[in-house]
Amino acid sequence: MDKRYTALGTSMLVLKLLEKEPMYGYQIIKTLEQQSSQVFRLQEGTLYPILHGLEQQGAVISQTASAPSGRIRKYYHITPSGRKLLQEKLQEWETYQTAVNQVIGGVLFE
Amino acid sequence: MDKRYTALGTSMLVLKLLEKEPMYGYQIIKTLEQQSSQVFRLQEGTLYPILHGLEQQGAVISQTASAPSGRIRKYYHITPSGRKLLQEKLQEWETYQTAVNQVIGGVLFE
DNA sequence: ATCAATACATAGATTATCAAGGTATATAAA
DNA sequence: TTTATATACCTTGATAATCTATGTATTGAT
Repeated sequence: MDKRYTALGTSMLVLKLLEKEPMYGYQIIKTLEQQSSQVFRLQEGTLYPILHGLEQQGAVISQTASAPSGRIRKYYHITPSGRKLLQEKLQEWETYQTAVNQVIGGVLFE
Repeated sequence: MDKRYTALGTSMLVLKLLEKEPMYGYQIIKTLEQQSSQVFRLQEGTLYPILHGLEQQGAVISQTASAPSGRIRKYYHITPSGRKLLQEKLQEWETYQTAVNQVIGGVLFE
């Protein structure tokens, strides 16, 4: 991303993707880019530390597998504790979003 | 705030308040707290540097005035360039919010 | 007389992200 | 066959936003 958005955001988005299916790093970057209509362009230097942090916390587990091409990939799976963390982050996002829109008088809640 | 939210956010919110009326620092903190239902609890160490930065950019102008109580206050007024900056930030927020909700499958856009 | 709220400010630490670099393989194009 | 591009992992150092903590000073209430 070329703008600094939120701390809340990135790991929440990563966990959300992993909730649907296990993914490897590069795939997360591409998927996020595509699903956000190119708004998020996560750098590898941002993502990998996040993944390692989530793994250390026990929110995800990694598992190395070889792709059909023969290339080695590291798939990340979400854990029950990761799902719980995701729910918390989604709730926080909701709270934050609502508060901002209250202040700016957003039209989203009419 | 006890959570680190966004860079985008704080100066946008400050400018938004100043768009309605000139305010002094302490008032901005209290107003933001109240209007966001206590979600934002901006620290002075966060706000004052932001105000000084906005002033340096020419987005706001400060004007010292004495309150009815006799106390000296530094009122910040938004400038035309500040209004333009605010519009840009509001647009960015909209883009960001939409992108996040697309990824998490938010229900706000049904 | 003391304490809480008001009102300004700065300094240092923390943390998220980026930019830039490194390694290596697969595939398509020249 | 070389070369470029996409894939796939990673780390280091810099930047920037925010927090915590601290400082000063006045006002108003107990």
